[in-house]
Amino acid sequence: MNKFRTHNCNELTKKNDGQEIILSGWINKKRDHGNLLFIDLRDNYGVTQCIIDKSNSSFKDLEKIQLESVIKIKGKVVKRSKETINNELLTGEVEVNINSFEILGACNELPMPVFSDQEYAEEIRLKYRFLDLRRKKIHNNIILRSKVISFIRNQMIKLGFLEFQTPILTSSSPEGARDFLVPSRLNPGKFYALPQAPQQFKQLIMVSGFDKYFQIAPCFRDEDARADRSPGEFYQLDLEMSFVEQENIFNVVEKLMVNLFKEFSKKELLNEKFPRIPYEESMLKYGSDKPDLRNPLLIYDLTNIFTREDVSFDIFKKLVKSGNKVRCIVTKNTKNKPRNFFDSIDKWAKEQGASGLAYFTLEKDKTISAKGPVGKFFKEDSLKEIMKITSAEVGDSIFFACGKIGEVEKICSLARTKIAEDLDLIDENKFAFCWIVDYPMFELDEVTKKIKFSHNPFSMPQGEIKNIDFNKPLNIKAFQYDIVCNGIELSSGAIRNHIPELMYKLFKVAGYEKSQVDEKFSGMINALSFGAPPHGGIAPGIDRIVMLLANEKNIREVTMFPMNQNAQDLMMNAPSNVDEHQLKELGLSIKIKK
RNA sequence: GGGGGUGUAGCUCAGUUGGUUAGAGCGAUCGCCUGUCACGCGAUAGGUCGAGGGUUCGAGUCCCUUCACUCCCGCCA
Repeated sequence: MNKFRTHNCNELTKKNDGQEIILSGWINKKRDHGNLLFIDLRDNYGVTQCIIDKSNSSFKDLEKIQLESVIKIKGKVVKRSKETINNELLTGEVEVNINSFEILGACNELPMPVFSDQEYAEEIRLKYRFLDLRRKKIHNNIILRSKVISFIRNQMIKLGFLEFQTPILTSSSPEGARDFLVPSRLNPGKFYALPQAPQQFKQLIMVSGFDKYFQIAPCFRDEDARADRSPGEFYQLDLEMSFVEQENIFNVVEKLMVNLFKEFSKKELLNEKFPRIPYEESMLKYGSDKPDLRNPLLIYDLTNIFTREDVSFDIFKKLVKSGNKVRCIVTKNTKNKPRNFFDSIDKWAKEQGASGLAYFTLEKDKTISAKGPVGKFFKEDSLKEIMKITSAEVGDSIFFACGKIGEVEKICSLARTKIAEDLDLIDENKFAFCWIVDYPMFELDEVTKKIKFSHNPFSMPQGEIKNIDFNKPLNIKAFQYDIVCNGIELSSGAIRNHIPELMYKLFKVAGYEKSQVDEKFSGMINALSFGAPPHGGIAPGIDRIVMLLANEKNIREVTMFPMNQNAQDLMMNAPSNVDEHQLKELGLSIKIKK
């Protein structure tokens, strides 16, 4: 028999009536009636109401005991009278009459309440994370995370994948995020890097002939945090498959996501076969490569309208002449919205750094006209053309943005979200997945004006190798894809380039000589020249998946021991100073810029 | 690196146009209370108003500087 408990705090029902039992747990709440004391005893599983009155010699001691102390009680289960049953608790039909108790772990005065639905400042929550994690909501989030991971693991194994660990101490890579560096004692002056992802290793696993690999992999990137991005470290469901095309990977991941989201959420899936949206189309229609498909609003290009004779909106016409684009968003049946609705959106756009959003509403008397500050610049025929392009109808309103293509995409994307929120168009009870496909292999770096890899340098370019025009690198598309849910990017993936000659050519475009590629990616490039299978994969972010399933907006709500925005662990005091002798042993000295 | 928000009791917050001794709820301590489940009632303690400087007869409130937390941009192949 266990000396601490015969039952947990969520087990006792009227079936246990009359039994002598032992419970251990935290004091969740006390209700002291002077001569009668109720104690809600809590553990991981639930809460049981325990009761003691002044005739018991332990009464005075229990009255004084701090909340959140850990105690063990011995007592007898009794049925509650009908009017005192608590239907909120699974154990609410019974209570435990305390005979004796023992303090197992005393509790000091609490820096923050545990039993409360109140929101608290992150700082105090992170410093006392062990207390925060006792609270119901986050406790359940962390349990959900555990269940999600074990579900994924089971599914992957069922699908024939093998789970492997890959090194945590590896080498720094020139592409991508900043690395976390670890100095090497045995090799003074040299550094390991923590992996940004097990990218090269998983490809090497394919070259080694293991066919299907997965791992719940820790990834480390020294970049700034966001609400949906932990500083420092996060987890991916890293997977890779040999002898596959893009669609084979989509099928595996779609099946996994559908099963997972059905298992752990009541929300409906908008599509069980996720739409495939080419990158260019996504940038046009949504202004973003991570569109929220719950949002019904679409973006249309109206640049050509502003070359017409019967449009006299000169500011936009001038901008269009010098190569700028005009994009618009149509809102259905908004003719009766107050002026304030439109102006507040225009004002908001200015706050976002745009030059504002022009707008008008389509009306019909005898002829079609546009009402609003810029309406007078559009003759009827031009309005008809706009209606044709955008499927807008009389009574609808149109918001315009004009600028360089990147700027106009960005503001339209933000406006699409903002307007949909204002009009309450987003169905919070749905999950809308999609694939974004056909990413460009290269892009122009705005600062250096040099060609660089737009995503992963190891991706396979599309088309026959002999037909690829390396002189027009910006036209080369890759078998590179993202999976997106509700506007959150869950993952990037790709069919990999397993042909060394092709790899050298692509790196050449991005400014790397053969010798540099050989040096920086020695493991990979070497391996690919000894019989590499065609392969590809993807790596959905575990934290973001759990965040969606838990209906949280912040990744720290599904992370057990997160760091704050400045990548500090307030509980463990990391990062911290180290002793001089540690530095000496590593051949390091500290120079801090002032 | 840049922009926004926040900072008042252990916790969550209020504090008007600059004006007497800075308040409330929860928590803590003490007392009363035998059916509560956010128990109830009464009392007490608890404050560098994030920090520094300035304006003023007078600053939680206005100005400047700075720090911390947070959200966003940059960044994240």
